[in-house]
Order: sequence, then C-alpha cells, then structure tokens
Amino acid sequence: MSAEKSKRVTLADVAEASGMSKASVSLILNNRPGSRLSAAAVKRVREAAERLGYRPNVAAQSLRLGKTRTLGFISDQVTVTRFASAMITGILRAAADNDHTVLITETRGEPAELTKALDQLRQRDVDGLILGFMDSRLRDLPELPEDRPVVLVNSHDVQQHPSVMPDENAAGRQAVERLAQTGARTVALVGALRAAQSSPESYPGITRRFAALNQALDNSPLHLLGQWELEDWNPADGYVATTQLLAQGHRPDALICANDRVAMGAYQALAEHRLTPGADLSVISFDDEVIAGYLRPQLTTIALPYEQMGVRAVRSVLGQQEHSGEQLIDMPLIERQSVRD
Amino acid sequence: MSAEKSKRVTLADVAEASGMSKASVSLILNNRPGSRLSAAAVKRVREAAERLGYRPNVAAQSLRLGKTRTLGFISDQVTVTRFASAMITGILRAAADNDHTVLITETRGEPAELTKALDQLRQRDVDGLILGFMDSRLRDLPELPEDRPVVLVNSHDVQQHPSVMPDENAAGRQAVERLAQTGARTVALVGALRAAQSSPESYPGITRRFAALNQALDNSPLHLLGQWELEDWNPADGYVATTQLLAQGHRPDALICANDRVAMGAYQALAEHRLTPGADLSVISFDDEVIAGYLRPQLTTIALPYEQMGVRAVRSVLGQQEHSGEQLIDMPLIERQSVRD
DNA sequence: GTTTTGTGCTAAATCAATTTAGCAACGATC
DNA sequence: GATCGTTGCTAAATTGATTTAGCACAAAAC
Repeated sequence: MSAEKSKRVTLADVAEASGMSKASVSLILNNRPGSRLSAAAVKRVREAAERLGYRPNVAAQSLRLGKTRTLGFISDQVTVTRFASAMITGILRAAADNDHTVLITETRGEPAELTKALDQLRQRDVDGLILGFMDSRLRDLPELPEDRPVVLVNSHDVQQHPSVMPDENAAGRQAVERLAQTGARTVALVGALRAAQSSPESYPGITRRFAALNQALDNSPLHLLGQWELEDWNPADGYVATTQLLAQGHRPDALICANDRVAMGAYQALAEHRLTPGADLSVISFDDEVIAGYLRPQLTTIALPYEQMGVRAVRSVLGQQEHSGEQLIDMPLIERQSVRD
Repeated sequence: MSAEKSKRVTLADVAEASGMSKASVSLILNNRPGSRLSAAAVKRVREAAERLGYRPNVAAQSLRLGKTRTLGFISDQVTVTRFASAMITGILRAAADNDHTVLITETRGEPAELTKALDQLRQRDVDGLILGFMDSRLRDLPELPEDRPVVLVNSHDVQQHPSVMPDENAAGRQAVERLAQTGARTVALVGALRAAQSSPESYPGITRRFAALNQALDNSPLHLLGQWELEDWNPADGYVATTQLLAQGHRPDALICANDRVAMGAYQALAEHRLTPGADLSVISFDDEVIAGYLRPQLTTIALPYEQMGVRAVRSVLGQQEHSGEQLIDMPLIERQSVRD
C-alpha cells in the first residue's frame, strides 16, 4: 500500500509491533517444533507480520544459515541453441516450486569462461550446481565443488558426476516401430555424422541415436537401404544427402532424419522430386525444434525433452530424487503430418 | 589444490595469516582511498589473500551494504520465443562485465506470476529490475519497486517507466531504401495484422513497423501494390497471403514481409509459382530468426537486436547510461541472398 | 515448605563482511 | 616541554536473521 520512504520491514519491526522478542518472532514464523509459545502470541506475531508485510531478508538468512536457496546453472550456450531456453524454463519452474532462485551463466563453450563461472557461483554460495550442455559428449571438466551437489545435463564427464540424459535408445526403437506400423518396407537413414564415426566415445548422444536406430531396424521387418553421412546436421547437409540418395535411384517408404534441420533439407530435396512427406513417403525425425511445426506438411519428430531434463536436474540436486549415475528421460513422439497412415 | 574439510576462507583468516586486523584487510582489499596503510602491510595482506584463495562472502557483503550485486530479469516467455534467449545472453554478458549476476524469472504472461516474481525478487533485494516482453505493447503493470531502477524492454507501460525499444522507424526506412537501390518499382506488403489495426495503441511495435514502412514508401520511387492482411504472423499465414496476392495477378518486384515466419510461408507460395527470391524478385523481412539462415536462398532480413537491447537494459539500470524515456536500439540489416542486385 | 518439573519467553552469540571513531607513537611547532 | 598534526593501524558497531542457553514464574511432587 503506502510506499513511504520506509526502509524494509525487519524482524525487529515485527517484534516491536507484536510486543515480542525477535527470538520468539523467528521461532513462530518458522514454525519451529518444540518451541512452546502460547497460541495468543503466535496469533499476535502472525498478524503483525502480515500487517507490516514482513519479508525476511535473504542475505541475512543466507549468512546465518550458510544456505542461499539459490541454484547455479551453467550453460555452454544460451543464445545459439534452440534448446537451452527450454531447459531453462524447466529449471526455473522446478526451482520456483521449491522456493529457490536460479543464477544463470553462459560459457560460450570456452573452458576459461567455465572456470570463471564456477568461481562466481562458488562465491555466491549456490546450494547446487547444474551444468547444461547443448551437445552430448564426454567432458573433461575442471575441479567442481565437492561440498555441494552437481549434476550434468546432456553430457557425461570423466569424473562420473550424476547426469540427466535423454533416452535415445527407447526413442530409436519408437521411431522404427512407428514406421513399421505404417507398413513401410524400406527405409533410408539421413544421416550419420562423419566426424562422430571416428570417435564414438566423444559423441555418446549421436552414437547412441544411431546405434539404437540400427539395432531397432535389425529387429524389425524394415529393410535398411543405407545410411547417408553428413558433414553437419544442418538443412543444407540434409538437402545434399537426400538429393544424392534420390539420384541413386532409391525410393524408400520412409526417411529417418538425424534431426529436424536435416529433415528440413530433406523436404526441399523431396519437393524437387515432387515427393510429398506424409503422402508419398514417411519422414520421421528427432529433436522437435520450432521449425518442425513450420514445415509443410508439419514434421513428425521425437522430441528432446529439455524442459523435463531441466526439471529433473533441479530435483536431483535438491535431493528429491535419485542423485547418482545416469538418469534417463523419455523422448516423446510428437505426432504431426509427415508419417503416412 | 588440497580440498580438506576446510570451511571457506574468511576475512578473519586473512587477517590472522597476515598479522593485521580485519579492518585493515578490508580497507586494503577494497582499495579504500584515504586509508593510509604502509606499502609493506598492503603487500602482506594481498599475498595472504592470494595464498589462501580468499573470496568475500557475498551474503555478508549484501547484508552489510544493502546491495546484492544482483539484477532481476522477469520475462514473459523464455521458452516459446525465439528471442528471449538472445536477450538473456545480452543481459548476462553485460551483467558479468559489471560484476553482477542475474536472477531470471518467467511469468508465462500471467499477471499472477508477475506479482509473484516481483515479490520474490524484491525479497532477494535485487539492485535493479529488467522486465522483458516478447511482444511489444502498452502494459498496465502492478506496483513496481520505487526504490530501485526498473527498465522495460520491448514494451511501454502506462506508468511510463524507462524503456528500451528497437528502432522500427529507422528499420522501415532502411528496408525501403535497400529495395529502391535494386531498382525495384513495385512492392507488396505481406502483411499487416488484422487484430493490430483495430487497436493500434496496444501494439505499438507492430503499428510502428507498418507506419514506418508506409511513410518510407511514400517518400520513395516505389509503388505500393497493396497490403495483404494476416490473422497471425506464422508461415501458414504468409503462405495464404502470398498465394492470394499472386492469384490476383500481381507480380511485384519486391515483397516486404512482416517477419521471417511470414517470409517462410511466402517462399513456399513463390516456389509453387516458380518464382525464386533473389532472382525473380526481392524478398526482405524482419526479425532475423534462425530460420532466416535455413531458408534457401537465405533470407535478407532486418534483425530485432535483442542481445543489444539486453545489454542496454543492464547499463541503464546500472546507471551507466541514460535511464529515462525511450531508448532506441538500431535494427541492423542482415544482408543475405533474397534481395536482387 | 522445600524441591522439582514444566511453561513461556528472551538475551546474547553468531554468521562475514564494512566502516567509524579513535588510539598510540612520533616528529614538528611554538 | 606542552601542543599539534600526521601516520599507521584497530576495536567495536552494524547489517538482519537464527539458535542456544537460561531466566522467571507457576504448578506439581515430596
């Protein structure tokens, strides 16, 4: 209401207003068990606190308790990637639900920035640390704080900190099953990453995705026409690979694309051959970026559940959930229009 | 190095190690002018601090100084939009440059969440507040803290808080000039928003964009064939409008699209008429979303400078820059392939 | 009637910093 | 020789919460 020049309301103000001591007020407002204050006192204090609009000073609490009710989130990329923001949303939501706030830092993938960020968050005394990565890989991280929980999202590290990962295995199986349902017989894989082949251990996400896909295909009625490799996972690469595939005379019943950007390129190549996804053949993909909804026909894809991963990471560091090893998160199939009936 | 069970190093530890008092250590480490400590003492203290790896406890500093070196950022959307993350990047960078950290909150556009976020940040005693909006509009906000600086990004409010806005006027002029350069004579505008027409004051961003465009066209040799209105600014809408425009027999030298998603739809419609942007006609657009780079040919567009706006917002609340009225940020033309020579 | 137990509450210490007022020692001034 | 000024440094107060140890009084037990 009235703003006045009033300083913030402190515990002492509430104490004075209610005729109690600071100790009593603190005890009452925090519902300390075992402290036997009269019902009348409790009522007086509660009312005074309410009336004055008392809010505890977080800095003072942190100092006294050694806890800041703050989580640190270090991301390698916030801007560039289409996913970090989804992860942040999940983290913010879960943190807010647990009365925590989140300090966010960005490293642009530079190790020096990571060290700086760690130092900064350590100094701010965060209660837990979440390290988010936009591509899945085995990392060698600098020394992390040992006195508070740490969790990695979307990567592993050599020191084997707990991690939250998308369940690529199940996703691969699901993709193949979905295509098998449509009665498809032949399928082409666009495209494994050339760089990834050479060092599978450093790209576990990518490697897993293709290993899972291959294994699922082996156990299905589908016939794999081949895998078309790419330099990178961008539309231009998908376009090149798909054009090549079609030029070789292949006419698969279904295309499995490495991700949505690759699928976007594939769409362009298919259009040039007058082939329409969802009608002439099925296209299924991974990630569920925004463009998946923009493409026509809209792209059916298996989502990277970044928001859920963020939520899970928070719960993990707050000790509300298993906090060790690798925690797998389901990748949901987003059914749109690019898979035939 | 050795982690030990050691508690954190405090000022008192440094004092003891250097044989000085806490007061002296504080004075020295903060370079207080006017405090005349011997060079020898300064050296001893500095060395001890370095050796022990002393980092001040932020909570204690905040409590004592009443400043938290923390900024609050409240965004209506983090996930959904393609821009919030760019803004966050700018904010994080500028904040880090000024030794501040950022607390981020998301309201999902719900007023109740906004009130909650404000309360939370007030409680955390942020030194300044940035309110970011993903669509530009006139807002009626709840009571904001009056004792610390507040700035809005990409919106105005009825209470007239300082704001940071993209310079749509200059952008409109620039778009028209660029097309005039190519020798284009006729141009079509795809598309004004039907909803916006009815209440211009509530969509200043959109309104400005079109007002600026119209005015710039009036002062140019270009002939405006017409404006095609849309329900929304999505690819499907752009497709519909462009198809309609072409069906009416128009063959403009240039298309000005409301934003990149609309342009994406326009591309599809043009492709169906065998028209190629950058060759058969020019297409220019606004926003510079990621898809602008994915389209083929790549889309020339005038960027919404969200990162710069974030940077500016931080400088504004930190008092390093004018902190009043409306601060306009340049919208840079991102030259790609969709404008003819 | 004295001791014990329990009830209701509070004074004071604590967390880790910053800052003010001022002490002690020494040389300079009158 | 007393006074003053300067230099180099520190004790103690302060910030706003939490928590421990314990006080004063009343009822119960012996």
